[in-house]
Amino acid sequence: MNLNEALNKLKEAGYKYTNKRAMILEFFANEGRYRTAKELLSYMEPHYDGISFDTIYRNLHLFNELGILESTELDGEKHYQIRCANHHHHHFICRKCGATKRIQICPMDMIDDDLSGYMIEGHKFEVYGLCPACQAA
Amino acid sequence: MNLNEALNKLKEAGYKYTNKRAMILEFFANEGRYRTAKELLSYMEPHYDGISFDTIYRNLHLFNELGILESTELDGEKHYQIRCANHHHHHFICRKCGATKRIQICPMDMIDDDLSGYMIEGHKFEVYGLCPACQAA
DNA sequence: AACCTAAACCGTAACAATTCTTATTTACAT
DNA sequence: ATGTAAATAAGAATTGTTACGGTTTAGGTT
Repeated sequence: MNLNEALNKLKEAGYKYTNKRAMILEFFANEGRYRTAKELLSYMEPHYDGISFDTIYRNLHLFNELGILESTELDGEKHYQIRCANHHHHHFICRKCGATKRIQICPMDMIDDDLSGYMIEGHKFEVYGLCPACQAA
Repeated sequence: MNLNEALNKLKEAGYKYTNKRAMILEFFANEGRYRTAKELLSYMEPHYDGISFDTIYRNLHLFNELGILESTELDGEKHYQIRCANHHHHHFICRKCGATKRIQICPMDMIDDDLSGYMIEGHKFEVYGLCPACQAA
């Protein structure tokens, strides 16, 4: 998903356009990997002096709900990245830099256990480790 | 893993036997599903008035390191359960009560993506939803 | 059985991430 | 231009967790 697609999604859902929201989405569109609320705040602060935590967290939650961002937890802290637009898939995630690499298979296609009676609402499959760049460093 | 196996594992690793540790392990052995530090604390308090947070968290970490407990995160809070003794597998986890049901397949066996150059250190596969009992309720 | 020592524990403070509250400002439909 | 609901700022509060200095205890050693 690129910046324009994200902004359209926001507009279609009936939310207001603000410069801060645009900059948040621009941040994630440019980064293309998992980042924390704190990192986003550091990016915003020079441009919007005195920007509030509230603005950061409120919008991260909103974008997550709207499916613009996706989230995971690395090292006890929530990380966000822009959601890939196309079909369902999973990721290898670098624990150091948050970079991701797509994994095509989905284990839900392969479960042969009997889960009848269990209401399945979601699943998570993530592979963790170090990307090539972080190994070199 | 049952209570005795857990206590043996503790002893073999050279840690002291204490009544509090025994009660912590007894709690998880009886529960058999994911519980929070807070729930453990509530269980302990009537028996050990004034028990410290430190004791709870220190031992949860210890047991986790020793492989006696395993952990996951539900709704922003760490949950622990006694680790199943036998071979590697994954779980369906009830988001409401923490009950688990084993899933036999492991997606790592099925990845056909090229991850050469990526150092794989771990993975997580969990299915979330409601168990039969919590749907009925 | 008293003793020793490191481990375990208590009480409490600190901490970091996140959420909440109230007043103010802003986007944008009218 | 104006009105109104949404968005934001400022900062306090909450939550889950970790840290610290002093005290107690388990378990080995006389």
